[in-house]
Amino acid sequence: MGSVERRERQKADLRAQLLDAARTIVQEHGLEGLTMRKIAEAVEYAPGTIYLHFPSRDDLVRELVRDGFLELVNYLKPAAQIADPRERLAAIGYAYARFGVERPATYRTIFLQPPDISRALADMRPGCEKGPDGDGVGAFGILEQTVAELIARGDFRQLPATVVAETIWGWLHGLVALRATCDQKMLTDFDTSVRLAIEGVHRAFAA
Amino acid sequence: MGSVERRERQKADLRAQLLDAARTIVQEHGLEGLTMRKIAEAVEYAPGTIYLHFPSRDDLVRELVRDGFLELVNYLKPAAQIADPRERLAAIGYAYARFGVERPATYRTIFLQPPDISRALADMRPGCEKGPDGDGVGAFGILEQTVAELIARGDFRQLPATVVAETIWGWLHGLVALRATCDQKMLTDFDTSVRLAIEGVHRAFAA
DNA sequence: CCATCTCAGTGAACATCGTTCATTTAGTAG
DNA sequence: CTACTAAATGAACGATGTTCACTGAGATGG
Repeated sequence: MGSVERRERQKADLRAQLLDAARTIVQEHGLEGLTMRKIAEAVEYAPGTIYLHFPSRDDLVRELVRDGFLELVNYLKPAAQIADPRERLAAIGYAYARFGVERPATYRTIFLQPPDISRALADMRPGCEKGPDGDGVGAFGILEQTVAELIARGDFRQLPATVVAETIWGWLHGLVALRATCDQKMLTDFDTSVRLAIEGVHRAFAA
Repeated sequence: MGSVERRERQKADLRAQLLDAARTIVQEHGLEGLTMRKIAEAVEYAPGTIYLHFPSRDDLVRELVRDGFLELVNYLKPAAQIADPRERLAAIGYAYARFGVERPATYRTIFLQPPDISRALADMRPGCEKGPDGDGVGAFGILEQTVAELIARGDFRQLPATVVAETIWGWLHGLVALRATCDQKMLTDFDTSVRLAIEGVHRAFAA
């Protein structure tokens, strides 16, 4: 009978619905406003039902984090296809910043969580995924590879690509994180900060 | 009678005890592990008593944030007294990084909170305090003034000091924040990142 | 067609959280 | 000694995440 498959499909459907509802709530009320009961209410099920699909709230959040990273990669993809690594690096920077501004709740969910959640995240190293050719296809991989090309080409100083990439990431992360948490505390126009940072990266690491 | 004064003193004492207990709990279990009942238990009072001294948990946390900033300033103070602004800037950077590493829970409490808490913070603009001469005495003020001197001296390009200072802050913040949240995810030695960032700042903004 | 079995779904219950408030307690003033 | 004041209590309320004995609808086997 195909009935068992249908039931599996229905189960997967509900799981997807739960994640969708959760995403919406996070967008609107932030991760700390995400409640099992709110999710249940959104899909019109009892709260206990969620636990048939996720062992705990933390696991559900981890799922959100995982596809938050995919969303980030989608922001970076157009930039990643630029041929010239110099232009590409700048485009990646702007795209990353745009992601932070347009999806602050997602940004917080991914990158600004208490250590307990991030610790579990560290194990799966999201963002570092490599494609079949060893090319970076995760968010960090894209950046790292671009930096590696710039070093190989002689544009950047001879430093480990990973180190440089992580430093650049840190710089951008700082600007975006400050926006995501203390937006109105900031005195400088965001675009100006980002432009300065991207120019600064070239000046700082130029050979 | 001095009895009323004694009672006020006792009241202030308990308030201080409550904050002390809270600080300890935050250091050990993070801000999300801070519970009114835990604080009460630590000072051996009933939970309700705390509300005679603080209107809400959020207000108590805001108090913690306030003196978290003072702690940061204490880290920066030695660096702030260096005469040469170039050396001073580097020293400030290292001190800031050291603060983040040695007091990760405090760093999180101050800088990595959900927008609701940070929003209230924005109004009091901690870190931007000016002394009687208009000199920066808050954490950000110290940085901003140093940058202003470097610009005035011709070491740095002619850009608004506030903008440059905020950008530098952002860069360091990114590195420290990544450590504070995803320590074991990082591939690069922290000292290396910080050194690269501080060198990078000079290269990036040099005239 | 009925009995049985399976399993998604339920919702009451538990512990914990921040917070409130009627009540008790202790210490001062008259 | 009495009356008053203010600190302190602890039970209670409505949330939260999570569990679990139960229900009920649909598939299976005779």
